[in-house]
This record gives sequence, structure tokens and C-alpha cells, in this order.
Amino acid sequence: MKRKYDLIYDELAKQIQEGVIKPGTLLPSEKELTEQFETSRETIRKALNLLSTHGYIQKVQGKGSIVLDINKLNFPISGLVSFKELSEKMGQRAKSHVESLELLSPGPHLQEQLKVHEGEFIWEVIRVREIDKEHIILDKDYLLQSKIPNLPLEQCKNSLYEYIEGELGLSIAFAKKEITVEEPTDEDRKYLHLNGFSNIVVVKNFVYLEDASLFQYTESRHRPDKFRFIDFARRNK
Amino acid sequence: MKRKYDLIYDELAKQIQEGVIKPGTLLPSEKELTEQFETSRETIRKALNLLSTHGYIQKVQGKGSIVLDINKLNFPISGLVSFKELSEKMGQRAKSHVESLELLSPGPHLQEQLKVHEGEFIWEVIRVREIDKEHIILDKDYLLQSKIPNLPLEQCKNSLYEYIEGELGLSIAFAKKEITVEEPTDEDRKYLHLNGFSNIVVVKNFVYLEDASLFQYTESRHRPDKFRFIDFARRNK
DNA sequence: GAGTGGTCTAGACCACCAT
DNA sequence: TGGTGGTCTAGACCACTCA
Repeated sequence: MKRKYDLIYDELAKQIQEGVIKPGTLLPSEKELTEQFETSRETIRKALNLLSTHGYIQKVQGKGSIVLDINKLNFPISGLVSFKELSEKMGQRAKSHVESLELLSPGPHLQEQLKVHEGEFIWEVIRVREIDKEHIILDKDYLLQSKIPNLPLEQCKNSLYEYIEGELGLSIAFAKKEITVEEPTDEDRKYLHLNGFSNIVVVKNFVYLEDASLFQYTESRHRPDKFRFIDFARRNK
Repeated sequence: MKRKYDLIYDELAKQIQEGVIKPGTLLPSEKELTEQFETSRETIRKALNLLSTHGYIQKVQGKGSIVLDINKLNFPISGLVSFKELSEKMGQRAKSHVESLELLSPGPHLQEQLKVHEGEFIWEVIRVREIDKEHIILDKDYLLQSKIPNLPLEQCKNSLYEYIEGELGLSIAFAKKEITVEEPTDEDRKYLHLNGFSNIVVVKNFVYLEDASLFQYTESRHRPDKFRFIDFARRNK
């Protein structure tokens, strides 16, 4: 059974997206919504808080919940555009190549980043992302073998996240991203079509599971002209 | 009177920061905390949710709230490092120069970005940020005069946010950031010490007030070698 | 099965906005 | 002053983890 406040969130989000509720107007009051959805006020408030953190509405005390123009705010919410999502938009114009898939003993740099134990092995997946026949992104993923015993090559061609969360049932709780700009390495030059660009945008991603253990480190290296990151930050109350 | 859940949040956050509660251990259960703080469970849960979104703890159903290692996760929470915060860390090594402060009628580009009305004027503030005698960041701020009638030069030397939120009492609700990499403009070359770098990291920032109206557009142009952005994303329930 | 966090309720009082 | 959202309570039941 799905949560009640999720259902209410879905319903209201849909109405806003479809324009049934217009941007700039006010949502029905929380009291009215409790009657409309036959639930308690706290449940309505949970749904509204979700709408708020996802940029659908803005709550103003004493006034009401203002419906925002979702198109102007321009999603995704927090820059978490995976290549999978991107490629779905791009259709046939986007491709992914697995350049390498290995189980290896980590060197000092990776030991530091992943905090692996002595004698533990890690998976290394190197993938190149192609858009319109240009090689634009170099993705290097490192995963603890203790958490992921097997990593089929087939899965690497698609989304690692889908395999990890879907098939393995591991649940990703939070991630830390760090964006910097660096000079291209020999590896970058080897795999990417740099077109003379002398910088690479490096996105380092540290992924943690629900039990708060780190289990994946990803380095995503982008050609600068095709890089774009969007962040949507809300002041917390 | 401060909110109860804020007080509880402050107290627990302090204990975690000071190491009174050790990373890796579990917080007292919600039931115990209700007794300890003499409050209801929902109030405790609000405090714990704050700790969670700020990266202090990780809640696990059926188990408890795991205390995270705040130093490993390495703040700030969502990359909102203002130059003010940075300069406080850098002390005398960081400086800010106001290059220009003008009230102007917006051209088509700005009209588009800020969605200003016909005949409305906007403030333009251009500032250069210096670290260790190098000019590294070019900040261009645009603010609606209808929201900010006066903008003293003195304030521009420090933090615009402090003036806006502190003295004017306007309340910033949320912001959208967009990070891209571009080629330097003549303006970049004029104001910044580019040291031969052929790219500029551009951070566009759209700031909205509590009534959901856009009132500021900022373009922050960084020399790539000194740029660093950190994002801390949590899966929402 | 005991203990944990997650959801949900029904009601109270307060702070803020409009008129 | 009436209506709005914000805080807080006391209690219920469910889902999950672990021994």
C-alpha cells in the first residue's frame, strides 16, 4: 500500500503539471484539502512539503500555497541527471561504450577515496558516453566487491543504478558531489574527442547506502562545452 | 520564543560536533528522546529530520539513527559558499573590489532573465574577488529596483545578502543555480587574471523571495583552477 | 517478540496576512 | 477579525531489524 501523502502529492503535482491548477494562483487551503482528500491536516502538510521541496509550490504563512511556474524553474531538482535520463531524451543520438570492466586491488588513491579494508577488491568500470557521434563524457566507477559480488558486463552497458537498486535491492540514501575543473589526462585524451579543449570538468560522486556506508566512488569527466549542472536549493525552515 | 525542535536540533548537533556522541554509534531512540527533552514524538522527529538533511545522522527503519562522521562528509551542505564565508576563512588573503554600481534600464538579455516589467530599472553591481593578490572571480549582480530602492556602495563591498536579508528584511526562499563552462569574454579578460586559462566557469544564480517572485539574477564567473562546488543530495522519502 | 522508526489521526494553540 | 499556515501534543497502528 502506497503512502497516503505520496498519493496526494502525485495527484496535486499532476494537476499542476497539466495546468489544471494555474501558476500564480493559490492552492486550496490545508483545511479544504483535508476535506477533499478525507485525511488529517498533518498528512496534507506532508504532501505539501514534498510539493514545496520539489519546486511546485511556495508556502506563505497567513496567505496560502502559491503555485509556481514549473517550466520557468526548469528541472531536474538537484542536478542529478544521469546519462540514462539524458540518453532517453536524446534517443538514438546517445550511446554508451564500456571500455573496461575489471576486478582489481585498489591503489593508494582509491584506498583513500573509498576507505576500503586491507585485501578488499573493487570493481572498476570505465565507460565512454557518446552524443551525436562525439565522445564527450568519461565515466569511471569504482564499487566495493563486498557489496556487489557480481557485475555483469550487460548491466554496465545500461544504468549501474538500476542494477544496484533494482536487482540487488541495495538502497542509495545520499550522495556527495564535488565539481572541479582540471587539465585533461592522457586517459582523457585517449578516450574523448577533446576538440582542442584544454580543460575537463570533473564530477566526483561519493555514494552512500542506507546504513550510511560508502560503497561507490564515481568520477565523471566532461568536455566543458557540453557540461551543464543545475541545482535547486531551498532555504530550510 | 524559539521553536522547540530547533532547540533540540541545536543541542544534538552540538553534541555530535563536539564528539560527545560518537560517529558510527546510534542516537537514543525517539522514545527515549521524548522523555529526555520532555516533548512529543513528532517534535523529536522534526529535530531528527533536520539533523538528517544536514548530514548529521542517517535514519534506518527498525534500527535507529546512525551518527555520521561530519568531517568525512565535509560541508557545506549544498555548495552555497558565498564569497563572504570564503573570505572569513582566508582572512587577509581575500579581498573584494566594487568595479561598478549603476542603476540602468535592462537590455533584452536581462529582461529575459529577470522578467522585468516595462520601464522598470535594475541595479547592476560588478565586483571582482581577489585571493592572494590574484583576481579570480567576477561577480555580476542584477537586482530589481522595485524591491530595493537604495543600494549603498558601502554594502556592495561586503555581502549583498546580509544587506538584503538583514537590513531590508526581505526573505530569500529559494535559488536556482546553473553551472556551465564558457569561453572568456573581453570583460573577463579585463577584470580577471586569467593566467592563460581558456575557459571560465559560469555560475548563474536565480534568487526568489518568499512570495515566489524573482528579484535577483547573479552571474559569477570563476577562473577554473580555483573553482570548487560541493553538493550534498539526499534521497527524499 | 521486543524495540525501532514510519505513517496517520484529531485536536489545540499560535503567528501571520488580509480586510 | 476570520482565515491561513506553523507548531505541538498524545495516542494509534504498521513495517522493519535483530536476537
